[in-house]
Amino acid sequence: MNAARTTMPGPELRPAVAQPQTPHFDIRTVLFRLNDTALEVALRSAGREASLPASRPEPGESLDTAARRAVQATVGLQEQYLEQLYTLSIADRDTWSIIISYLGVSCPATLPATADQSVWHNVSTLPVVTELDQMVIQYAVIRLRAKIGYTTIAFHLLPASFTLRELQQAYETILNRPLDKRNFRRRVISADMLSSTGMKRRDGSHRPALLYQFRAAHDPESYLTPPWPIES
Amino acid sequence: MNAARTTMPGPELRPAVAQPQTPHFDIRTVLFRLNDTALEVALRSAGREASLPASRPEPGESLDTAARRAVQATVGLQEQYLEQLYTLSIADRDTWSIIISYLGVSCPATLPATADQSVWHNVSTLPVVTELDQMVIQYAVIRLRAKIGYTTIAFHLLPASFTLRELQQAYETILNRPLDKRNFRRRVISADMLSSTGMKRRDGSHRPALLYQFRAAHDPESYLTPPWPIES
DNA sequence: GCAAAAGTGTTGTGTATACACCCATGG
DNA sequence: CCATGGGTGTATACACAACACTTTTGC
Repeated sequence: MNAARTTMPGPELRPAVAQPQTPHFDIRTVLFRLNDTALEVALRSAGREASLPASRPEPGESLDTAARRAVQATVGLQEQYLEQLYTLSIADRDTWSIIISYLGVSCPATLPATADQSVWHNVSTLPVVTELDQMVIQYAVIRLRAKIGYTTIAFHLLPASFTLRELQQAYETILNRPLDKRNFRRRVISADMLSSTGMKRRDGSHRPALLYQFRAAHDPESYLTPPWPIES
Repeated sequence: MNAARTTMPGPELRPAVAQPQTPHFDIRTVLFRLNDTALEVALRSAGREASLPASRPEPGESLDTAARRAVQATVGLQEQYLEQLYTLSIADRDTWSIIISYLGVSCPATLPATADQSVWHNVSTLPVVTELDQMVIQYAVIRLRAKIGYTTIAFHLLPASFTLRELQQAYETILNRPLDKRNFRRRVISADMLSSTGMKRRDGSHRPALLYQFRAAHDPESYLTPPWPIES
């Protein structure tokens, strides 16, 4: 803040280009969607390697906004949920990059159906990406799995109204594990985040399912559950 | 990655200095210590406003290393635990900064006793700092409180060996709430993170306390506890 | 022997899990 | 009437919270 730069190059020296004094930086977003029972990530395919949607913030632009731009440029939509993940600095012989990574979540129902579908890749069968992108994606999956347990991220993967089975399938897909139907329903209902729309959906030769919607009101977002009671 | 810069200034135009095209990068660390029953933060006092220990990453330097430098320059020690918090972009008329914030934790016993003690400030009676530093500190406190519940951060605030009472006091200070002695002891012992040193400390006219040490082996660090069983 | 902190168990209550059957509909 | 998925309740285990007395030492 008040520290004068004491390590300036001598008067006639110009900074060496091969040793950059200022890093390249960019924002990369891991954008997820659910497609049937697959968890998919959006990747731009350019050349032989695919890459995460990336953007460089404009001067003064907020990081969140820049992350949103990256998403829009790749899949042409407003994502439903966005969260900063981690910032890391990567250097080799002659490049120096600072990467700010984001996790995003979107719902296929809100996507323009005309958009290119080839950007979406099942997380378990990803194309070749850089080692860095690979790390970021893995971290995003871990974070998504953890956060689905104590936040409402899952709702942003689903359309405005949905059946309890659809919600459960979303959880099962992300956790990659089956969940007990009765316990799951008890949990989400007693969590008081759903309201019934009263409507039903009939889609086959069986009993129609009630449609629910997410009660946005008290979205706890980054709520953490410490092992002590919340109030004294 | 493969995007050519398309918005360059015209041939004879030099970039305006007042509208920076590239941000300053600045790392700020919220470093905590426990002093008796107070939770303290390290701040540099320069002029009328105090400020968080900050540093600018050197070319190619990792962000963690730069954060450590900031700590060392302020309190002259290696902190015990360091964790990235959040990255944010701040712009006004003619500056553009990207701030990468860190949370650090240290133990007074490992501090050089000769070092300036005036950098330490009780978190509940902080001097005037910038609004940004204020935000970062508040966020760090929230994160520290949450993480103490499911990680081993607390051990890094204590010397190598300590009594159960000291450990409990550390928790109570950070959570700002009394905890039940028997429940606390049961919890930390069954968590299997302590080993008894067999030694006792006598420090008054009362029964001496057993000294414990932290079993570093399985430090779960960023372990999150989802409400589902860990293995299928 | 007394002051001061160390140490120790039990009980109730709530929450998570495991588990099996009836219901409504379409064909 | 049958196939298909929608919907419901209970018994058990575990984890957390509340709570009070005995032990060891210094003076």
